[in-house]
Amino acid sequence: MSVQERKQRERADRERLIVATARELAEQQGWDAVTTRRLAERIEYSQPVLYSHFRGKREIIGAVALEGAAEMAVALRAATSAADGPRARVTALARTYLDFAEHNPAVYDAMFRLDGGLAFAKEDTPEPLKDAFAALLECLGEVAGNGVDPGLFTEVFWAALHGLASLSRAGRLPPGDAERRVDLLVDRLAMI
Amino acid sequence: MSVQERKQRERADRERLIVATARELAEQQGWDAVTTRRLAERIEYSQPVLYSHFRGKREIIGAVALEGAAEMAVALRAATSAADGPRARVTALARTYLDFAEHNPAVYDAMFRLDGGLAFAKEDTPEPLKDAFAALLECLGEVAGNGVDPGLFTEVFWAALHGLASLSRAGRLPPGDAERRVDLLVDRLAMI
DNA sequence: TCGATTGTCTAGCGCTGCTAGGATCGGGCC
DNA sequence: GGCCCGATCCTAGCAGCGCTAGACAATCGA
Repeated sequence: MSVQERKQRERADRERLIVATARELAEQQGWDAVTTRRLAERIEYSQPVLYSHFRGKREIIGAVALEGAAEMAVALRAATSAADGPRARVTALARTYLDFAEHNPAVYDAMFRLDGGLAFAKEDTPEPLKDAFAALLECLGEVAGNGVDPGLFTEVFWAALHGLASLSRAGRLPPGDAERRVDLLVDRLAMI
Repeated sequence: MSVQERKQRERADRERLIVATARELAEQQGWDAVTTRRLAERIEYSQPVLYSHFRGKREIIGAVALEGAAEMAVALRAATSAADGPRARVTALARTYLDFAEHNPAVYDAMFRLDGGLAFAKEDTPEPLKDAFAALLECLGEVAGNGVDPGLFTEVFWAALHGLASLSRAGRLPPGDAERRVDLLVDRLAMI
């Protein structure tokens, strides 16, 4: 028994190594540089080993996305629980979200720009994704306003944040006014 | 002289053919299916011909993006000029933007998701992109509210629309409530 | 009519994601 | 203890990718 357990543990370790290495490489040089050959070389195994853990590159991206979603949920909850009052909470949430996107661009890409083969807004959506949305909902639900469905409001607010994050990162928005854009967004959207 | 003119005209025609074919193929089968080989085959020339018109695939994507930006600007202006009153104009603008993204997904990808090698928010930004932003600004400037920079407001509103467009298209938002999300966004962001 | 220029194609380079099939290693049984 | 068999891993290779060098043909000016 213990031999099998050790092997399973080693396999799980290696899987984590693959995901962590893919993420690291993507943050360092972008997802285009994450090829199966380079990834295999970095983990010091041959390419086919990757395919014994994941169906393909897409699933590796998906794994990084899931990891990122879990981290983002933690960060969002930490930020909101440290703030006093609805307004401060929403502002902290927005800034944390955008900070996360800015400081983990490859992970954010894996979550939202690339195809990681993950199901969204469905029953079989993976738990970390649902939980990240829940973290948004917990904070934003209380400022949705009367007669507005909290879920719908969260979707809209999230979309606005995602728009700011992705347009900023792609250089589609002037870089200087990020703070002012966040303030405007919070002022207008949240009913405080 | 007339021979040279004919050749230039034919060259320009072929360039348009390349862009139109790339766009068509992308809309039919997605940008992944737009390979230089397939594209060359469809225009009935060999691959190197593509490179006599464009530096590479990226520039072809950029050309499609520019074409799309011009069309979007036209559509936005048509929609806003047909609506009466600020509120109706903003709603029409938002719906037209999202409709464009939904009905021309490949073009929208070329504009905002893929790298077409275009400069944004800079001096050397191509004219069609500036003009599409101007079309947004013309409508949104009048509902920015007191003391709010129209440009900044337009950026935020645009980001929200882009967020809704890209999250919807990627299946990240439940498909049924699109109208309600637009209404909520317009209600809250625009000062009417 | 000849040389130069322009235009186009064939063929191929180095890379990609992915996989078939052989070698090797280690646990379980006699 | 020694052998066998299954699990594990690697080498080698496939088809396709973006892109380009160099050969070839067509056309223009003299």
